[in-house]
Amino acid sequence: MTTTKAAQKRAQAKVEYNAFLAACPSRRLLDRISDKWVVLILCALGGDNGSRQPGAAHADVPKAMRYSEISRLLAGVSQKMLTQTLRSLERDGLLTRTVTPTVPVTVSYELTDLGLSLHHMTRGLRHWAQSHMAEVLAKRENYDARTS
Amino acid sequence: MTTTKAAQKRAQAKVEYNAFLAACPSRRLLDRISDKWVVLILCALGGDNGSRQPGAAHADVPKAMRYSEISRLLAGVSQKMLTQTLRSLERDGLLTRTVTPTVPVTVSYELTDLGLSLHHMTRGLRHWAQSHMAEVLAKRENYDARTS
DNA sequence: GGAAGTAGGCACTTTGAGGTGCGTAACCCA
DNA sequence: TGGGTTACGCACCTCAAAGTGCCTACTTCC
Repeated sequence: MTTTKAAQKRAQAKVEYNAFLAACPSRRLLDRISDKWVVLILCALGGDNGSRQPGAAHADVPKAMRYSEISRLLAGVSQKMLTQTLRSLERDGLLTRTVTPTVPVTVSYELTDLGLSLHHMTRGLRHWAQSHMAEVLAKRENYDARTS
Repeated sequence: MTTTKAAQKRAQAKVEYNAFLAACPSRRLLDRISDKWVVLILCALGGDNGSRQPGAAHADVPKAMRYSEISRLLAGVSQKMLTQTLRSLERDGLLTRTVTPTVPVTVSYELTDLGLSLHHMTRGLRHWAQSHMAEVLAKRENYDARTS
């Protein structure tokens, strides 16, 4: 036996690295926004809705929305996931939830400054996607065709 | 029955929206980089390695790396996931894989221009994380404390 | 009087991302 | 002679994220 088995050393490096990852802010942000609906909700509340008029410059005015409004805009989301995602975003201080006790209670959600800043950051991401994603997909098909 | 049941309309809107999502470039990009290891590999090959010397300005020189180098740098990754992730990145034209038939074959990976551009984009993401993630985590704990 | 809306809660189930472990085939070194 | 390295392939397993379906009270509209 040498001083330490090489396999043991690797195992130790592994747990250390994993601990590092768990605390890394970038990693936590990625875990946050990689959620299927988070970015979509951010876009909805931030004003980047799905209207894809090419000529229209995005006014991009953030607005408060009600639960059912978001639900209709993001037609694919289940009620459960919408509630869950909104709660987690509120928990992280990215949006505010205000209940107004009308006859049937209405709840409206609005981005905080923090949420707005995150929304602005995701714009760079969307820009990259719109300008480069087509190339990526083309290369992917090319690759699949070559490897027959 | 009215002309169309409202429930049916909602169901249709749902499948349409889901189809839209499947084709949306931003969504596909997010699916791509939300992979646990993609961004880490990008950082490794892009030169943003884990060395966290605060004073040292990141030289950020992209370099080719061998399979085992990456494996050691990202100590937590399993061999399977590393291979799988590298292959998918090659497939998308984000990096190149070159085999040199030495005695035991050595394989080296290098970012393409496309991959490099994606890596640069992720930098904005990391910047946001480093400047705002602490605030998010603080609000989260605050929220958890309030709801006792 | 039945359908629709409002804002969810609760329980069950499925899916797949990711991990684990084993094997290769050739070489090197103590 | 036995462990280490190189770059994976393959099969199995697990667990949590996400989806589905059903429920609430109360109200308003046609």
